[in-house]
Amino acid sequence: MSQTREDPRVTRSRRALLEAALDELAEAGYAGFSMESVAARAGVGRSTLYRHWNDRLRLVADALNALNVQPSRPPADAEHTGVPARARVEQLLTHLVHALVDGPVAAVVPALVHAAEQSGTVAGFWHGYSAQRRQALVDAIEAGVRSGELRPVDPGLAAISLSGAVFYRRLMTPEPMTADEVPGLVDSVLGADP
Amino acid sequence: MSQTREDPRVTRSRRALLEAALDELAEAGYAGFSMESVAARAGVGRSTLYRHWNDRLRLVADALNALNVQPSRPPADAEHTGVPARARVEQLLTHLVHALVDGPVAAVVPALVHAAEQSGTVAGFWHGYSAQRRQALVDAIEAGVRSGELRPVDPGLAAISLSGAVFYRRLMTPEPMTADEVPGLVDSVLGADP
Amino acid sequence: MSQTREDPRVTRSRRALLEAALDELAEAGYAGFSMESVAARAGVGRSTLYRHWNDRLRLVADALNALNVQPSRPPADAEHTGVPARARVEQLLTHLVHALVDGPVAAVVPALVHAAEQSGTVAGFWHGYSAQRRQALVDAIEAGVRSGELRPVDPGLAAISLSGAVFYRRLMTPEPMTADEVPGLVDSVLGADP
Amino acid sequence: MSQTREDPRVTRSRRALLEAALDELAEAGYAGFSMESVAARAGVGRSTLYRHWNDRLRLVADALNALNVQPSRPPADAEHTGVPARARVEQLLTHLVHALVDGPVAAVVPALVHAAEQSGTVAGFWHGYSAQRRQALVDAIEAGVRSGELRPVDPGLAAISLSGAVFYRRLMTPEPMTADEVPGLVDSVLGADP
DNA sequence: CGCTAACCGAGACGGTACGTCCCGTCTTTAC
DNA sequence: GTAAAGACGGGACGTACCGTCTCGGTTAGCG
Repeated sequence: MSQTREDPRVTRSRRALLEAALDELAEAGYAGFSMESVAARAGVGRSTLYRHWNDRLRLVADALNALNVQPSRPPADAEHTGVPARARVEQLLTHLVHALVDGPVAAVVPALVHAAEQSGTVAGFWHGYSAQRRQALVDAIEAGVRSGELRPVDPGLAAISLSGAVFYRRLMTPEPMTADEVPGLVDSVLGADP
Repeated sequence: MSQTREDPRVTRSRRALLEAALDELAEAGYAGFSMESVAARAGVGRSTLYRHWNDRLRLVADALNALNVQPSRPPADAEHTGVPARARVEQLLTHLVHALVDGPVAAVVPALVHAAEQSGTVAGFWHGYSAQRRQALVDAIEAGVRSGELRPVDPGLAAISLSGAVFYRRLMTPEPMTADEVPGLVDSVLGADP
Repeated sequence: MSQTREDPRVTRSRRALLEAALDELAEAGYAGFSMESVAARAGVGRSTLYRHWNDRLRLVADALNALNVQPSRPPADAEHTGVPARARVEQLLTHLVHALVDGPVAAVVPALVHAAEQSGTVAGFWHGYSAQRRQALVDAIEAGVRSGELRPVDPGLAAISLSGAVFYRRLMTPEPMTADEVPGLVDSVLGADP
Repeated sequence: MSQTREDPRVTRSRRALLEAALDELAEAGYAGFSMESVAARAGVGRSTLYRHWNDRLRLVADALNALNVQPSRPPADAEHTGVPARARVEQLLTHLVHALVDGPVAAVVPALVHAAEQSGTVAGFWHGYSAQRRQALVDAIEAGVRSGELRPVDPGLAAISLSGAVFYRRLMTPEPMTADEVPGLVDSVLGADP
């Protein structure tokens, strides 16, 4: 079971570079993303950067995957505790609203949409990331429909409409959605609060 | 009142360059978009390109505005003719589905989403373009609600949910929506066909 | 007869770069010769340098050819004027001695010997340069032999022995030959002054 | 006075590296000589190489000195045995001709000429190497002159003229001298065979 | 219907970033 | 405990575009 431990210098450089890459991505976008300045940001030699990632795309992809570790971990058995489905849906959408405005991915979303079109790896990350969030929503809606709390909609379609609305506001309009608009949205798609 | 007519050479170059720019944008994306190859594509000297547009953003913006002329021109008084609201909604969404897959903008959408974040001009175009399509949808839904054909939803929210769903599938999942999925989507958001 | 004139900027850059290249070659040698610092020396952008010469070897070769214009132009009809063959030989060798110590090529000779081994173009220049100087010597010796002033040696072999001795001292010993050693050398190979 | 014997592993690495260095020098020249590939050639870690030689010049110098062991071994008392001076001279020059074409130094000569200009250590080796060969020639000529077999030339100048001719052909012309040209050369400088 | 002003292509210019290779130093791990 | 592996910062390589510029040559349209 003696797995070869990683050289601590490598660990250090890797971390610094991934963080720098995310910062750069957020500030400069995908076009405009410069290896040169990632290295500078990380306080690391340019050659060190290239030693770990041969090109832009691979670095971006890895940086994003690093991001993927924490977000939206399933709150486990939240559903069959007494939390009502509707509240859960609103909570998830509110979380999404913030993720697209405040969160670490926020600034990077437009770049991601673009990058995903160019790189399979980025696409993999991005579609996975979205699918994960969507699944939580689908589960909540499904539970609500099953329990009779919500009207009988297709959970998949409903989840896409709801998420889609939030993304639409972020990417296709000047003003993203705010948290207080969420209840109205949910009403509109899942039926009004009784 | 004799306005100086434009030199035909200028007109010619302009046209060729705008078309070339769109082609390039579609093939290479926004990152990867190269002034050099736009000029080459148009069979025009690089200096001619720079004479008309000082930098890439301005060129891209103009190219897109050129695109904006034709699409989704309002079919005038379609609504108060007998066309049922629901059919109209489906028609508009189907059109959007195609625009995001086949149309001239299709290949450029992810690039646009990104570019809009960087350039006010591109953002202006993109938000306007989206607003225009959305408005048609809002109008149709509003008419349907007013005539009692559709259940009483907020037309703005419904339009965003529907459009959002189509965009979501295009940008955040591996498979874009297809035309035959549209009716189901409309059912889900506006209530099933009676 | 209307030859297209060269852009004056090109002429200017070219000149500056060739000069800088020779300086650099003299100071840093062939290994150690850096495109980067040639450009800097010439006060010219790195890209301008690469626009004219795609790589080191081509630049070096051209710089040397530029050098080739002036040296050892035949003093025309020197020989059949009364100048004695022996004096002429001494004069040519003295000139060579200086060329290998003071002249513009001096500092570059060892680099050249090496570079000629790597690049056909450089070899072409270098062998040509040497042949030219040698030929003058051959002519002088031949004249001397024909006129009976010198003992009947093979002019080609004698020329190589004489030139070779000078080069040998420059490249294979710590001390190059000096002008005052020339007469002794000539005595040794062509026979003593009567 | 018990001198610490050298670690056999060290001895092994040293040998391998010196050989590899010579190979590399021959193949890649002095410019183009890469520590990286010397280590690879020797099947040894790069750090091992740098433990023994801090930089390329020192390595090159040592490699050459290693070479210096075998050549031009003094034929001891050859001279006062009956071997005629002229034959001895031809033999030494023929040996030189081969050394500059076939021998282990052959490929390295132009690199050496250049390197000697840059590094005192290399210069030391190179001048020494040349001096050694030259001395043998001087001795032979001296003996011939003393015995009356050769006409009374300055042995030093004659040796330089003869060696110089051979080097000249190797470094300054496209075709090096061949063994069968040696007698003619000797005739030319030392006087024809009686 | 000839002249002049504009527009044209070609491409040089100084820059910046790319991704590659090697340098010489250094830390870490493994034998 | 020392040798091999290889990470590190640095710097040059040659390439590709950027946006600015200078250059002659062509072409319009006015006078």
